[in-house]
Amino acid sequence: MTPRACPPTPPVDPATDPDEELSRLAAALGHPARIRILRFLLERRECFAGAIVDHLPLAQSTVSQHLKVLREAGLIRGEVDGLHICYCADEERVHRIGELLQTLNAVPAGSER
Amino acid sequence: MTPRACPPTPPVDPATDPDEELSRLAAALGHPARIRILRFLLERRECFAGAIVDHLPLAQSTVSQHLKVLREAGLIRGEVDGLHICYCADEERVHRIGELLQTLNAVPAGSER
DNA sequence: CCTGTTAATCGTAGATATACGATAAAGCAT
DNA sequence: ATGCTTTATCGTATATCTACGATTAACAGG
Repeated sequence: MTPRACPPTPPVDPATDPDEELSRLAAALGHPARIRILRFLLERRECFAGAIVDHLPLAQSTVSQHLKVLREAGLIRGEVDGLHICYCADEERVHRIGELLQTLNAVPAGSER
Repeated sequence: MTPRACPPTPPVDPATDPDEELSRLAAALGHPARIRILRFLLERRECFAGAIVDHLPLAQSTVSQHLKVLREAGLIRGEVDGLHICYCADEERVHRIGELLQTLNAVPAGSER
């Protein structure tokens, strides 16, 4: 019904606490197929969804679902380009995972006994 | 039956490829309760399981399951100390996640067009 | 021995995730 | 318009996850 064509990445709800945000991002990485997709997109800086489907031993609909998970986590973005959709990884967002991870082992400097 | 008392961290199957390893670790972080447990353990350098249960709004059995997930991912270790079990985070393993993440955005130096 | 404490495990209910084929929607080409 | 291509979505089956209370096992103290 709604004429929607792959929305430009939801801003990932700024009102969530760091633990929520990290667990969401981590969950999106919690499947080998999605890691492979992300790696594929980061090696080629962009590419068509069809290329991803060819690259994985999964049905087109399954890959599309994995892409959706990554999209909703903000880790990839898709732009419509004629008949194809060009996906590219959001490197900043990938980097954000590392940042959040560091808040984990960061001992509050000087406050350890 | 088997007299097993919290094994000393399974070596995390060295035969898995990086994508598998990363997705496994990420999946273990893919729940806010587990992030909170990990953060808790990294702030106190060690602590009793009971303290974790008190710290979370979850039943003892639920927390125990989350601890199991973290243990099986190698992110925490538990040592029996009398009646208690002292859990501590494996910082090296947490660090490993960051390493694996970096293999993601590492462009194979010079091989990009 | 019996009792209380601590933490894992069992059993289970309900929710989410994963996979697939089928279908729908949208754009190009003829 | 008709047909072809591309990708998302639907419907569905199976599996895994999450949560809980109940139970079990192991230890400490009397």
